[in-house]
Amino acid sequence: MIDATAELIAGGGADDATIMEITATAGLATGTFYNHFKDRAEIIAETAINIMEQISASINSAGLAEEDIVVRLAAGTRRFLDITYDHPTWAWAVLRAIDYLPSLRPRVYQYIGSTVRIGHEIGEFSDEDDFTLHIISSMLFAAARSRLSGQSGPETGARVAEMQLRVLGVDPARAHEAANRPVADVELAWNATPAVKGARLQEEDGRK
Amino acid sequence: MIDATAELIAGGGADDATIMEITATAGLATGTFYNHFKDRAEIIAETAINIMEQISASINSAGLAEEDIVVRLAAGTRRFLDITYDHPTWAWAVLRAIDYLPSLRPRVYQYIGSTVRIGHEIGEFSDEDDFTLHIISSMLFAAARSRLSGQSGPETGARVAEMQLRVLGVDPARAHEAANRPVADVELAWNATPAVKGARLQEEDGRK
Amino acid sequence: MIDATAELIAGGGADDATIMEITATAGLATGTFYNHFKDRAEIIAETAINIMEQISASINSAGLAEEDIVVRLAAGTRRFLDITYDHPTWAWAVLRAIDYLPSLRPRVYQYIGSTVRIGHEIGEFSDEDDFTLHIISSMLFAAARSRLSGQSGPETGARVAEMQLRVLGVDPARAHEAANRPVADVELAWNATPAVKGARLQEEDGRK
Amino acid sequence: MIDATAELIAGGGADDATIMEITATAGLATGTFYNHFKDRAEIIAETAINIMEQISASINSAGLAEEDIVVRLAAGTRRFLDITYDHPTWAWAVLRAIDYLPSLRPRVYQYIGSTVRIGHEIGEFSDEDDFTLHIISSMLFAAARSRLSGQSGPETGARVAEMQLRVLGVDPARAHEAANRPVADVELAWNATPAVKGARLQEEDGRK
DNA sequence: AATGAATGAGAGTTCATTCAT
DNA sequence: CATGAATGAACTCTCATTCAT
Repeated sequence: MIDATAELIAGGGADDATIMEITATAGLATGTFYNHFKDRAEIIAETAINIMEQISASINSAGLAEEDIVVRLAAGTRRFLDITYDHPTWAWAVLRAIDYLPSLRPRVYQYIGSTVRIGHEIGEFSDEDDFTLHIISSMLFAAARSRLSGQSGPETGARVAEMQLRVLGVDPARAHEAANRPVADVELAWNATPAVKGARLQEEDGRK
Repeated sequence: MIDATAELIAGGGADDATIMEITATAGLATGTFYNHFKDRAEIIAETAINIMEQISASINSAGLAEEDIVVRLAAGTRRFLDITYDHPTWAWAVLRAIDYLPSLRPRVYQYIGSTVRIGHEIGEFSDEDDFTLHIISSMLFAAARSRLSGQSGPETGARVAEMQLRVLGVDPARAHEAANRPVADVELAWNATPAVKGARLQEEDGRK
Repeated sequence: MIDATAELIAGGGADDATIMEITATAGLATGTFYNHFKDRAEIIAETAINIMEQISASINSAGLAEEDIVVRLAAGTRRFLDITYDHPTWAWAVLRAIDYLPSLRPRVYQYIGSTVRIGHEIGEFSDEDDFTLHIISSMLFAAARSRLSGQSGPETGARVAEMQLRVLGVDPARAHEAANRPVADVELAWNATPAVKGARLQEEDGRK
Repeated sequence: MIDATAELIAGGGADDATIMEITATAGLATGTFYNHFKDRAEIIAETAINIMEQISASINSAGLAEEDIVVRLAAGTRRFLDITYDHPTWAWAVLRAIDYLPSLRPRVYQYIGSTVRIGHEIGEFSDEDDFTLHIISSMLFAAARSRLSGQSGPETGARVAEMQLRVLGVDPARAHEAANRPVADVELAWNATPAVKGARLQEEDGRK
């Protein structure tokens, strides 16, 4: 059902991910939904978070640990955009789930946060507060949206990575170099089984 | 009805801006809606665009013409955030309308574009392409969201302005100085009468 | 407005002949309708009757007076079908108006009655009661419907005329000959001005 | 719900067979309708066809097989009119459903077709093409309407049967004799369970 | 766990009709 | 006579949710 939900959200926004549609797409009866999820918000949140989890794991599994933190951030950003482009369904599902459930934003943005935090500790990045993280993440998702909708091309990853580094106070020349260094491809190993269960949501969303 | 719509969207997202609610809030009968708008998407789009039009007009009316373009961009950003904070209803209405109608994004982002374009012509900004504009605008709206939801404080305007300038290739020191220069307050003169009529929407939104 | 109504009914049935559609098609404001008609049933009835009036007048104006009554009936039927085919809009309008307003049936069927009555007085037709008239007329309209929807061809007029004559007890051979005698074309002179005003309807229709 | 629909259509035309009325009459909630039918047109079509199916079965079950085909047609027509008169609700439902959904006409008319076709094969009837069938059926339904609305009496069946035979080229004397021969009563065994499911409709009806 | 008919609130939409201008 | 915004009842349709099987 998570897969069905992702497909539906990707196709036409979270409004289309009706409980009836989800179950129908998953080949189940309507009532079965309630044996697994509390309501629509829950499955939508879970879907988005699962996807992000897998993307994040894929990126991190690609052995970036040893690298310079500046290069690491850029590589993460670029891989994120590559994966996003290779799996538009999941990427759109996340983007649209965020639009639908505002409270998902911090949950989804956090995956990008750790690298920045490390970079700041090392002294490479000028900031690491929540606001900076929020802006950096917004840039990443804005870039993904642009790429997915065909408004920007394969250079998107390098460009936004460079911009992020500039925002983080990295010297422009170094930012440019780091953002354009070749990056190895990453494969996204999709794991159909939900990794996260019972995603908690803020009350204020007010959706049904 | 535009005002009613703005209030409702601000309150709980575009999903709450039901035609029945809109007309009830405006003190009209349900059917009256259709004497003025085709459907919900139309009034939501019109509402968002009207608000942006007024904010934009207010910012530009504040005599920024004579200034250095770098200062001008920073001042525009900061004034946008000030207005946004002073009129949370309208600001939220725009933010949530965008979440609801993806096709609104380019329409709403364009208001920020002109300054960047001028700056690039003068040679102060490194880029002015659509992608850069998209990122710069995303940062602005992400900052507004952060400020409105109380996650960041009065310094938000200056901080995001500085970040934008860095992204645009302005020297960090100059960026810092320009972003922190005092800015005169602007008053938003709200004009109840819609300035834009029959806002056109992309087909693909697929909302009702 | 009568013309507009005819068009709309012909296009999609009387349900589509909304007061708003009628006035819009006629280039008038909605409210203007009520300066001319009491309600929808009235204009629909008037439309159908006007059309029948004109068709009937055209047929009769074609100098059938002198002929043999058997030939006259056949010629009337064939001319009716010719006119019907040449002016599908008006023909469909009548057919669909009947479907919509059952009480219109006797009003519309009466136009065919006079010839049969005369024929019976002369002694050529076996019956002339209301039931026979009803059946004869039904056959005519069924044939018109068949011809208009393309289910039967140019021979329709002669065939149904022959059938009608048989029903009326005319000798089969004579019926065949009379029904297949050449008929002069008739031109339908359309008269935009309504010939009938304030068509009265049975109460039982129960439409709005 | 089929029964409720028949009642409502019979009472005031298909326009009165509102989904709300149908479900209310059937003692169900409005939404339940959509668990069984796609829309109004579907249930109306299904209702009409079910009724015709049962009438047709009743007529044919009455052991007409052995008879002379001329007598058989006449008996079928007369039994149809008898049943029609004994069950005005179902008869009106069919008549009015046809008025509402034009595309139903061929579906409903076909039930009368088989006898005519057989008669033609044997050489008793002059024609058996679609047009003839259409006219013969129209006569039957026109007679039913006349009888149901009280404009003609118990002789209706015999009279229209005789007319049909004349149209089919049967010798007038023989037609008269066959049409007036005594006919055994038939009982209509109503079968509440729909015999037909998912009645397909032409697109062009344009009703909702 | 799975099912799927039943529910009923609520949304969108249409339209006849009124009425002040 | 013409206008057209306003009205509000009526209707179609969707969906989250329940529940007996």
